[in-house]
Amino acid sequence: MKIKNDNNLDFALILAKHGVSKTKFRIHLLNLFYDKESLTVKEVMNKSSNLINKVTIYRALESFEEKGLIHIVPSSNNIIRYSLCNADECSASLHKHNHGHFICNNCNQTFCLENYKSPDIKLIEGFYINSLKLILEGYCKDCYLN
Amino acid sequence: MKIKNDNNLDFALILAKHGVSKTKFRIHLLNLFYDKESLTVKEVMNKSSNLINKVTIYRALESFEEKGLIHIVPSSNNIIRYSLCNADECSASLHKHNHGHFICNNCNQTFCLENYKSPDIKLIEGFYINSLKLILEGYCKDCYLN
DNA sequence: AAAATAAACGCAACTTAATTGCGTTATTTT
DNA sequence: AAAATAACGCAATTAAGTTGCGTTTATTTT
Repeated sequence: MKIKNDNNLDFALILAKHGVSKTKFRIHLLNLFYDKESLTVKEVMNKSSNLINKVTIYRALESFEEKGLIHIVPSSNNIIRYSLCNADECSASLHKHNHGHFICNNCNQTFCLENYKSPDIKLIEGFYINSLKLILEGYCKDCYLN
Repeated sequence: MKIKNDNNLDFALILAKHGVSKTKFRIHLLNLFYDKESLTVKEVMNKSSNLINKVTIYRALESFEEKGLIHIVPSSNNIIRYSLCNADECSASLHKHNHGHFICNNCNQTFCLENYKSPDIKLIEGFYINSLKLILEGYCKDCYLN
């Protein structure tokens, strides 16, 4: 479960720690990620002032990712979805997400399964490994019940 | 490893069983899936006559998916990638993929990693699990060296 | 604190994957 | 073999994501 925090000062601090400029929008954006498991550009758009440009959203997400704040999570509907990084797992230089991801085939939300790790495969002869993913698909509680 | 079958009659039969019209292109398309772990529209295009329209490819894939022949597999580059379903008609060697899959980000070939199994997760509270995949991405030997 | 530097922003135009409508052709059903 | 149904090709469109550039805002330096 995510930690909810209404105090903007804390978010500004997190941004500063990661070397991300603390603009009004980027504080707001980080706030959104603390409220929701994963977000797409469209979902961010719907939760932001309609004065904010979509390019700004794309660039902010790109910056957050480069600075190790968020990471791309697998999705099945070919729309890029981001999720908060685990503070001790990730750094600007290296994203390390060895936890599983659950994709709901109905609402398309992606959930990080922190307790389910993918096997720790370091090296396979003949392959240069960039990423390793444990992906589960099905229905989340809300979609399964309804 | 996929079983290669040059006899069109068998593919026509599989199509018929799934209620898919057996046109020349659709037989060819099914053929492609028996040769390759996963395919994108672009890859299908490159392996088909250039007389075939891209809309035909999109619609054939859509139809195959609706009829339970293929399914969308997660990809990292937000381009839809399909893979054969675990159908009853097919041999045991072809399916039951509890082993990992390696996707080369350069040549897009996929490799079965028979020796690397995905963890045996049966149940997670709050989720109804349909499928579980262990996906590795990076570069295969040929693409890494060149 | 002001000036200099760097990063973020908005706009418009662009690229590319994927979709839709419609008339035509091929396949399936009877 | 005719009627019904599904696939096909073409052209136009939608939508996600990207790029260039001039302007504004934030950060760093003096």
